[in-house]
Amino acid sequence: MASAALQQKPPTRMRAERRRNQIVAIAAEFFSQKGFRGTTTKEIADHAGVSEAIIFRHFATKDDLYRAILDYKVNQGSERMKENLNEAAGRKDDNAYFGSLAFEMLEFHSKDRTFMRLLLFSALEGHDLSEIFFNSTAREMKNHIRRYIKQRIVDGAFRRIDPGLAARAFMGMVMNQAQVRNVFHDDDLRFSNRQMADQFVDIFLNGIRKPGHRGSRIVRG
Amino acid sequence: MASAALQQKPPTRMRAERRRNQIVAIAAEFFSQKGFRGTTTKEIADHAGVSEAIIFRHFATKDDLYRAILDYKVNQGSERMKENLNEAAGRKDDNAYFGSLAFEMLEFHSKDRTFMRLLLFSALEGHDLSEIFFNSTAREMKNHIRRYIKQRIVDGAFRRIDPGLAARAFMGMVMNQAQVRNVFHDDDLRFSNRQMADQFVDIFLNGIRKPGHRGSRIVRG
DNA sequence: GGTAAGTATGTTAGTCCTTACTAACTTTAG
DNA sequence: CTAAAGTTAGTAAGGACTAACATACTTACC
Repeated sequence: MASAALQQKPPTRMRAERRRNQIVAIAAEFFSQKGFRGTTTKEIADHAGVSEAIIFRHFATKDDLYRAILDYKVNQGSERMKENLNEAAGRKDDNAYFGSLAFEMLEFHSKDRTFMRLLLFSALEGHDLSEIFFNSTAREMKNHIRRYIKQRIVDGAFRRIDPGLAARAFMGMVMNQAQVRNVFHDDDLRFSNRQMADQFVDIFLNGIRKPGHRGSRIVRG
Repeated sequence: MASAALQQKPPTRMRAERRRNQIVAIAAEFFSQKGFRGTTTKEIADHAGVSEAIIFRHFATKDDLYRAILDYKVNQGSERMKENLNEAAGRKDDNAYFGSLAFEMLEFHSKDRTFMRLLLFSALEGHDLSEIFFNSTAREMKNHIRRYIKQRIVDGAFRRIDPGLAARAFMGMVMNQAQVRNVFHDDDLRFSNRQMADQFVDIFLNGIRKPGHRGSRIVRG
């Protein structure tokens, strides 16, 4: 939320698309910090170095602007997730699978501090898009993990725990860590994302592996 | 948010304390559902079956009312937590310790659906009391667990993982589950709180126990 | 290449509505 | 009959959104 935009003295005239993107970026920052209701169109306009009316040339209503942001974030989030899942599923062993998932999730939320806040705000404030937001990120990932675990139980590598609950447990460790950092500002700087991911995976895999199966195995051939 | 209060036709005249409590209860419901900014003093008054001015006889400002609620919740939350911790610490083995913690946390958030939402809203909206709220519940509990784990590592019962990260992992499993239920409405009705608690503890303890130490042990004598 | 027309981008100054909060008055209960 | 509990009818501020006007940029035409 740097006030850099305010400084630009000659009120730079922008092409529509560029201005639109600028507004979305600034608004995303505000909405993530103060929520939909807590953000005024005026402050968005001020920080964009532009009059309020301009916002309503690009977006019919404040809600439209909010939708545009959530929509963008949903796509961004689910794309990243698919990449991670594909990458992870191609890994040769359980450690790599869970490790890369955990690490990428932590990294993502380290880099984009707005994501989790927008997700939470939209859910708490009960916006229509909130469900899509949640489904396209957390829930899909959980389901992927659940299927992976299910398969590994069939393989005889994991114990007979409930795959759904185990997946939730794993997601919980990682997402809670990200949330505590981005929402409650309770950051523990002693550990890197890599170290935390490794630690979580270590606990989790030891927790669900069969006693005999200490090593890592390939899933599905 | 039943509209029962609206029905009461003869506008019952209440003693100050009773009215105050009623207002707090109704307001807590609204603030937890729609946040501070999303809730109007008018709707609180309507649901209390009373005029708006009455609210301002009991609370100087809307923020005062909010504070009263958070304050109440902080006490409620930290008391419950202490009970749980004392109860759990008195248990004879690791399973009972972690099991009763997980179960009580899940139960608490099942019974009081407003708690987690108020906690999250206040954190997201950046209210002053949010930090106290967080410290007096989640953080203190995490620290207690961390110390417990530390001791058990000294005892030789747990592996040499980082106690802080392990505690966070455990809290994450449980809190995330509660959150997903109360905020994202992604409830899995197939499992009772007891079953979920047991499953989480099972995974967690197997994840951190030393291979040799399968059984449960007493901590500190 | 210069310039006028036309269009895209921007501003000003509002409107109308909601909302926290108040003052002045009324009713009930002990 | 007085104090506590309640009501009515506001005020002032703030916020989403708009109409009407102003200015820069692009294009067409000679």
